[in-house]
Amino acid sequence: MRLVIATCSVDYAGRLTAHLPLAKRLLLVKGDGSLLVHSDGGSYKPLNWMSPPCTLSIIEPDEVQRSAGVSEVWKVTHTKTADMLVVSIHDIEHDSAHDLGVDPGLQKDGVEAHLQKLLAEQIHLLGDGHTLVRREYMTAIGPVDILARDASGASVAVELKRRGDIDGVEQLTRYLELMNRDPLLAPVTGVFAAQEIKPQARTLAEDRGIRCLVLDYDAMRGIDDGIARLF
Amino acid sequence: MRLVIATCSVDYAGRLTAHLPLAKRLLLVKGDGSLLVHSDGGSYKPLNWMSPPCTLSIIEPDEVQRSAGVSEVWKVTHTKTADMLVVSIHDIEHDSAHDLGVDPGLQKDGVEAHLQKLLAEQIHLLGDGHTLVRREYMTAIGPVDILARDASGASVAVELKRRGDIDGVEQLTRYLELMNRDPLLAPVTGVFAAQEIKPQARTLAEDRGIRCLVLDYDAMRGIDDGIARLF
DNA sequence: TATTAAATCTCGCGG
DNA sequence: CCGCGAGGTTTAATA
Repeated sequence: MRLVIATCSVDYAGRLTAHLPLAKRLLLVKGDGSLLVHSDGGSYKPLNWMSPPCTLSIIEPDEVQRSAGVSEVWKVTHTKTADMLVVSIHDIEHDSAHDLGVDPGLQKDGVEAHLQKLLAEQIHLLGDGHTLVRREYMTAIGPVDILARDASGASVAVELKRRGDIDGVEQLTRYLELMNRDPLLAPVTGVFAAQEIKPQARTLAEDRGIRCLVLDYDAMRGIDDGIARLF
Repeated sequence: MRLVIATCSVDYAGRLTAHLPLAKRLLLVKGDGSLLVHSDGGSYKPLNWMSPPCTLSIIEPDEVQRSAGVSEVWKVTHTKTADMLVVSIHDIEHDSAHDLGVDPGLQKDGVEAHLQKLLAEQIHLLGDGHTLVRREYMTAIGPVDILARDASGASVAVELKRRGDIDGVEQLTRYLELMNRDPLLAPVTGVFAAQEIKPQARTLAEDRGIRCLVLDYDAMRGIDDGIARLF
């Protein structure tokens, strides 16, 4: 990994064209030749970048560029798509290289998967007398998150989201339409369950006879893990 | 901006919990206190991070941590959400600080916006005799990308995508449903236009009487700008 | 290998 | 300020 702090301008051409005016920035060159251009603000997304696989070549500036103050030109081209990033470097303030080795990688504890597991265990949250049929119930157009039966034995299809949006309602609608054509399952009712349900999604869902259920993640998992575990 | 190359392990707890085992990594501290943890590979996304607004505090390790080789503990807490990132630092290989100033920011030439402008100018691509009514035609549930009229004067609603997927068809369907309730507009037909249309999206669209139109971006904009402009 | 859905999404625009 | 849509989305899972 190479770290360069330099005054530079940047041009990108590929799926869009973009330009960064002259300013001091961090240029981060990774071991695979990929490049990130970061400013001292914003979030984790670089101002501009080139993803691997790509190759970086350093070019001597031509006469016009040199007279404009350019000391080096970095050209990074994507191996497959011909996307290109050109960094015109004026002054270099810092330049260092470091050998990091291979990273063991991130271990993460998911969100929706965890919610699904918890709701399957606490299936009573759907209402009294509900029983679990199975998680990831397979249909021709994809898996329904949870299939259950209500107190009367009727099928209930549950679509789970962290944030309930319109497309989640559309997804559940397609499942319900399909499942209700199956005489062994019909009639199937729908439950749209999420930590947070957008008003428009709720309106659309209820308009289609789909019940909305807001889940309290913290209450479902208890307070014995998560942030608490760090202390 | 502060750049630190250090052997460290990282723990995050917030919207999920995650852990990074001990390894050498780049710690990038931005001026607003936000932190990025990068390895020497992957794409532009850090292994772990904390977005602003947040505060970083450096803590002395306790006895257990010290005996495990921890020399410093960085605790970064999000100001609003209580998300937390804890970096346990063992060895520091590099540490430097740089004043970058405020970045002038990225100037970009969009994709869908550009496509929309081009299609509005080349409205004949919809078919002979078509005329433009307007771009971003406002409805109660959002703007229709392009509203036009066909040779017979009937309304045509166009939904534009770079990649045509099922959700784009759903979006257009909602618009059509609404617009066809308006006697001043009805009957409104739909055109789903994209650089690339997924087979499932095409099937769904045609099943609903929506016409599909594949756009050749390069042909529409000509070959006189874009990458060519860089040389 | 292609497709699909999630993301600690991020980012920008409009109401 | 919030909601909505797009992204050079990226990324992971899965058929």
